[in-house]
Amino acid sequence: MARVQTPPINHHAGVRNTNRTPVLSREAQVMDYKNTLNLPQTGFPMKADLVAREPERLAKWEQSRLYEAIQSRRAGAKDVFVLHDGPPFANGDVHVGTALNKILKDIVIKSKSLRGFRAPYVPGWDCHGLPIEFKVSQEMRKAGDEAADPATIRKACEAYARRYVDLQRDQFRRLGVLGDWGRPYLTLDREYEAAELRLFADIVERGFVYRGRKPVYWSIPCRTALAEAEVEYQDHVSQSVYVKFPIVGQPGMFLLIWTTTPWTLPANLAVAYNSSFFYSAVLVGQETYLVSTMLLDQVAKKAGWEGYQILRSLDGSVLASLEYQHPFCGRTGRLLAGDSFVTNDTGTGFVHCAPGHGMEDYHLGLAHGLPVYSPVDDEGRLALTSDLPVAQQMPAELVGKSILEKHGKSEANEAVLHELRVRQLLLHQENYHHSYPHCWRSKTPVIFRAMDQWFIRVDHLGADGATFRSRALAEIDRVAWIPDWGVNRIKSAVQSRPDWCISRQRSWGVPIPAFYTAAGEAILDARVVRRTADLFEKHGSNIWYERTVSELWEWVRPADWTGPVPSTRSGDTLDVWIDSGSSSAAVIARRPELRGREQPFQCDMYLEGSDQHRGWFQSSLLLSLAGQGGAPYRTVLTHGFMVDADREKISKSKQGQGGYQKPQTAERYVKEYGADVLRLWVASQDFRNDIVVSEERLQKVGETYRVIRNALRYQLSNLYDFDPAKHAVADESLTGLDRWILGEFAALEAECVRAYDACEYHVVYQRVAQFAAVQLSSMYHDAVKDRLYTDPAGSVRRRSTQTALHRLVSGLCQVLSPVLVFTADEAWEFIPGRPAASVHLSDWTPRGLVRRESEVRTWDWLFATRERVLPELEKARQAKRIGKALEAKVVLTLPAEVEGLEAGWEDALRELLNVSQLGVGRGDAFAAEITSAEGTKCERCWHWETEVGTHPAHPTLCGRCSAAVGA
RNA sequence: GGGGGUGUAGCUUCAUUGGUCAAAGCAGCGGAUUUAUAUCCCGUUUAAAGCGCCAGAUAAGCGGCUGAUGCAGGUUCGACUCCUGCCACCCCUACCA
Repeated sequence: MARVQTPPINHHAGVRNTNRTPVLSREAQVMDYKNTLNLPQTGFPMKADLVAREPERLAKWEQSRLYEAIQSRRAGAKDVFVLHDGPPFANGDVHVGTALNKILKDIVIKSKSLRGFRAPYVPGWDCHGLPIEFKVSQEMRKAGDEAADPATIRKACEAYARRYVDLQRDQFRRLGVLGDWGRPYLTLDREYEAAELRLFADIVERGFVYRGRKPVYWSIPCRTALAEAEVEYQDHVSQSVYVKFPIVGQPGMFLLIWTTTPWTLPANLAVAYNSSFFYSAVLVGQETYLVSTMLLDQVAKKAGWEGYQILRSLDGSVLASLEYQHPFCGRTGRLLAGDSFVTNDTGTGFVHCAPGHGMEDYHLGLAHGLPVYSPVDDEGRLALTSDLPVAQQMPAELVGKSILEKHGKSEANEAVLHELRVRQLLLHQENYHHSYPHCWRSKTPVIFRAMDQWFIRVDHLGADGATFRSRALAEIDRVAWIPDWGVNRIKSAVQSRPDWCISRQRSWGVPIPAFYTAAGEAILDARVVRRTADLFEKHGSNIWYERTVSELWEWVRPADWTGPVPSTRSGDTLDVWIDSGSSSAAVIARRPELRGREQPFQCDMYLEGSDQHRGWFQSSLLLSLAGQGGAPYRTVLTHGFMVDADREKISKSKQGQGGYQKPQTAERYVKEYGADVLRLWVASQDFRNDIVVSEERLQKVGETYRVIRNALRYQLSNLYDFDPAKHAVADESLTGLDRWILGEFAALEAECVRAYDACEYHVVYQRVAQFAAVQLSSMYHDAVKDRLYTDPAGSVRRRSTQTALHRLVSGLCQVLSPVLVFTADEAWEFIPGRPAASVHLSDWTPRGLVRRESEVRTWDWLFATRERVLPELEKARQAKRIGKALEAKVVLTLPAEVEGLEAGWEDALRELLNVSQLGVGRGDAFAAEITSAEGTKCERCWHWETEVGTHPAHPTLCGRCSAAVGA
């Protein structure tokens, strides 16, 4: 066989420019024939120009109220999927990590919506808290306003928060995230605060809340207690000191203790030892020291003891009977067994205990009836308290010394060290490098300080006799954690957490509706809290600060109140983690479109970074379980953290030191690459692990974007004269090649459906990118050019391929639409006969295409054969025997394997090889011979044909083209 | 210090329950096309590499042997996969008093 049969020509097809004049010059005639080709045309630009064009589409969406349209289209949907937004903090520009989180949420929602779910999205913001108050206070101080009252500060904070809500809202929208941006939830809304207090009232009513005095993290510059989530660990250099504590009744004998916080020594009330260790009494010069035997060498080296003599060994029973004199305060202390925390690897084996300044110290003190003595005032200065007689407290020289470090020195530490030196009780002093908790806001080392605070009791006993902690652990098992190790993370967080300190000595937050009597007795009553909620809902929470105590009490006092009468109101606010943790009650339960089906406060999914296992995931769980009886989510999906090209965490400090050339904000990436490329980058990586952001990766993703965009453009450009209603070809009449690509696409769609359902977006990215590059660009699009361009416009073969292209481009736009929100919608608008105005309003129901087994076998063989022949063609090209493939004739020798192939495989193979002629012979082994094609090149289709020149009307055309042009 | 996670070409992502020769795409290199043209097509290198063959030598070629999924071992006929130890990075945690 020398030549593929041309398909039947449709003489009624719209062939343009058939009225040519025979006297035209040869060149003009070529041009003329070019006009008879069905060359691609489209308005879908090759150049994306995302940075400029995305905002236009955004404006269009907003004008047409696209989000609302999607929601109303899905209003009656049987399946509902609610993802509840974790509120970002309303401060600063949107960081690229925050953008990642929002984009992931948007992909989840769009993919659900595309598959027919009603998937609303109500974004939220966390508006209260220290960072804002800190900034606002700074600004006010700069403006000369030194002593603003709480109500004034709060108004300024609200304005500040709202300003950043607006700024961030614009930045989130720019990312292509659709949602109810006009009605977000803000934790500063009256309704929110009221709902939060009502939830709090339920928790109070159930007896979870108590007032206690214990050490909490305290930030000196911020003048407030901090939550665990508000401290961050940084390297720090502390003053490490070895101190001699004189033993009572044994002149010249000392205990050796070690501490890295000398300023806590005035608060020392005991010394802990480990009853399982051995201790030695060591004679050095004239003095005897008690020290852990295991640590003796270390201590001796540090202290520079030239020679020492071990006098005797001591054990716990001896130590328990000793008493020591406080080094510079007029009191004595005892030695207590603290086996759980006294270690044998650093220090002296004796631990200085200050129950007011350390958790373990506190517990030990509690067990032995020691006072929670914390001689530090709100300014972070050493101070006398009423816990001990003044005579037993620190010397006057120490009072008023500031603990806060400036340039690595702390007044209080210096003063304490001075007292020790004067008394010759300082054995050794050195710098100690370690990681130490710092205030997230002021970046200063936090101190542990005991004071009266409100707490939620985590081990509260329920009516069923189970502790709240154990109920929480059980509830965790009823939630799906993705990835599955998340369950361990939150369990260990809940298991090990201390009671929740919920009060903050700040103004910018929800006031704790507590009162105090003149005697200092606290009043916290569920009914009072509920009435306060009503009051706040009506008038806003500023009323708490604007009215007198008696006015407030008049409003909120229960009618049948018989308790004490308050004289002051609480000045504390609730921890911001109570704010955001209440969102299931304040948002999910209250917004009709989000309201859960089983329980009003339950939604389908929370999706945040893995750090939220200790943060929002936990606070939401505890509050919801305590107040509402269940977890607020069914599934918790977690993503990893953003790291830079060196796989190190993107940190603000690195930014400050010039570690990054550009700020790591979402805006900067959007301005350089466009939101769709940023979104494609988010989709490209397995977000459950660390996510690497770097210029290189963004650029790689940008290249993938271009491949995809161009595939769409090619498809659209060949549909300019296609109307699916009129021209679509039925599945069984499609050509084998078209059925092949639709079969491939069906497999792709099925895999993408699965991947979307499993939230494995990187699989979608990978598969779609490969499909566009391999099956489409390199195979299908290349092979069908000939039929699309040269067959008569209305021929069945061309319409068949257009039918396939139409289905491909429609399906691709839908597969891509959750990720490439702008581009998919832009391309969608060029699809003839599209079923919805926007791709985001369409239903993705993969149609698929099932192929016969023999058909599949035939095409597998065809592509395998293509793989075998292409290298031969390349060799011929290298040898300059042919140029392009159409100049070649291929003669194949094929073994018996061709038995059983479906009819017409020879034509199909010639088309796949894109050569002019194909000959086939039978033989024992496969062979491919490449020669120059016979005949002459047809001016129109570029095929080489022997019949060129035999058509009088078109001497330069082949038979197929003569017919197509219309003789 | 404790808990958790990750580690596969320069980059990204795959690889049934342990099973041939570790896959695909991108990037790189070389080439072609100009009827998708700031696109697309074809070929090809690279996963430490070493040894060997061919050759006067170089370039190139061959692929016979060993090796190769962070590193080092182990179990197994056979390991990316299971086990042990280590290293690096990330997250969480910790008052190292």
